[in-house]
Amino acid sequence: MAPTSRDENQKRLDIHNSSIPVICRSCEARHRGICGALTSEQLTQVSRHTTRQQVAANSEFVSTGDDVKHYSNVLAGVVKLTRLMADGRQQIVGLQFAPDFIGRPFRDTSEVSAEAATNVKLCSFPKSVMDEMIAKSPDLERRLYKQALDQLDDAREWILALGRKSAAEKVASFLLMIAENVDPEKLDRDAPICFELPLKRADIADFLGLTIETVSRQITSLRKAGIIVVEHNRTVTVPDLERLRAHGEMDTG
Amino acid sequence: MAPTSRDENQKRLDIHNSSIPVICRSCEARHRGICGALTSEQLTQVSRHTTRQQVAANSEFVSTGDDVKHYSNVLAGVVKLTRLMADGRQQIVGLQFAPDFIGRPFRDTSEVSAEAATNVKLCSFPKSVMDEMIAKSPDLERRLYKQALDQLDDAREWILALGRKSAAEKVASFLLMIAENVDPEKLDRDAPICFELPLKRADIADFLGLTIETVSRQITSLRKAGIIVVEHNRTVTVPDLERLRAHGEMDTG
DNA sequence: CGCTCAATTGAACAATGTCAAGTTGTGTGG
DNA sequence: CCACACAACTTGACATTGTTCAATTGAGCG
Repeated sequence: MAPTSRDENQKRLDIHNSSIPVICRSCEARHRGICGALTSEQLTQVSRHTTRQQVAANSEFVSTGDDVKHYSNVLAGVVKLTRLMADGRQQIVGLQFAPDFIGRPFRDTSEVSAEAATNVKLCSFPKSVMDEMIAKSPDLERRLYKQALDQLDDAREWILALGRKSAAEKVASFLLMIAENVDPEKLDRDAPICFELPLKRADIADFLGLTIETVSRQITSLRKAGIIVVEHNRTVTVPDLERLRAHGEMDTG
Repeated sequence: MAPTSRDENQKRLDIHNSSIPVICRSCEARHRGICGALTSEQLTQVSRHTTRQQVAANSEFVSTGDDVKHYSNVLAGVVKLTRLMADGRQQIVGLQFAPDFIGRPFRDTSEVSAEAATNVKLCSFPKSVMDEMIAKSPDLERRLYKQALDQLDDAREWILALGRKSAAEKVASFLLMIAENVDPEKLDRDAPICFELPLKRADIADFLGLTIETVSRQITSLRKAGIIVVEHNRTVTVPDLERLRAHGEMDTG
């Protein structure tokens, strides 16, 4: 979900410390994710049990009701957390980007399923090892707590959108969320914002509580109004962010 | 939340240890809420700054954007957390019952407003004192973390409802949620479940992302189908929980 | 009794979903 | 490079759901 202010004192000096495990040294999430709260000893300990994995787009790697034995960090790509109803209706209840942590401490079975929306790189480690470490490291727990609070804020933001926004506003808000998540590096000042949609229409629909057709129509209408430019169905350019914002964020606060 | 061995210890201590602050001794939330994680010294320290307050139904005690200086525990009643859009559309993004904790650690302004849905009793303490205590007490932080995770689970449950359930299913699910929250004490085995709705129609509508009229129609329809009995608009009896469940929880998992 | 706020009900209407074609995009084997 | 197949996306006509507006009934209270 939309990362809020997540990273504070994450910069720690491992430049001088060669005891950082090899697998972690070049990790994209090394400082930004929860690992930033670990000492090099802890990092070494976790890394002994760590596995990197690639998950192909659209494959589910945790199912509702599963016994979960591992936590993961998202290193790249986008993960959908979904809930399914008996008759097949589906709803995305959370989106996780790098360097988010996936897992539910203090509970062994998953209430949601996790599925790769794009190709995803994960760093996984056994729940047992991590749980022990969480119990011993208040810093680590605090970081997890902060992430949970951010996710709660995000969830509430989407509760407002799902409950009260029109289809047009939902789609605009979604595009805005993605736009605001674009790598600051890729942001060319004064150039229009441009990005690849990480979700296909069906996923956007599942996220917004709409149908594919409605999503498509709303995107078309934003396109015809000149608020966005779409190429190859997935590449979106926003000439004027404020104009997009005006369509989705009639929000107070 | 299941009582841990810590609770037991604390309970035993209470009996022999007269250092428990007077204000806390008869507190309904003393053991169940976050205070259960505090030592008697910490409890004494907090209690020095603690104020009890009553909030009348329908009055707002935190507004969106407010600088929040206090945390609170809900001792009795129901609190609505709401978000408001510029044009007046409103959505309830969370409901808090005793002994829930109200507040947002690591952030000074509130993204939501808090309003009493019923008459409410609160126990409030300064953010600064509590923040310090949280920093020093991993047990306390863990309890808050657990509550945040539970609230996140709840929020996701409602995201599914808001995004994918019909009006009829939403209302049934809401009634079910309230029914399942009824004091276990009041549960007479083999007698039908009966409770007072803590929310008026307008609040239920704001919670479910519907209009007052739709909520009213759905309640009428459940009533005519014999699934619920309604007296004085607020008193609801559910003769057969499973039958109600079948109308709202076509849920997997 | 006569307020007032809360809740219900009805009828017309708008927004979104459903169903059924089409079209575009992409990868694959010839 | 083309032809084909398949998936993702778009578009239109129509059905359904939920909203809006307006009127009415019910409940609590001085």
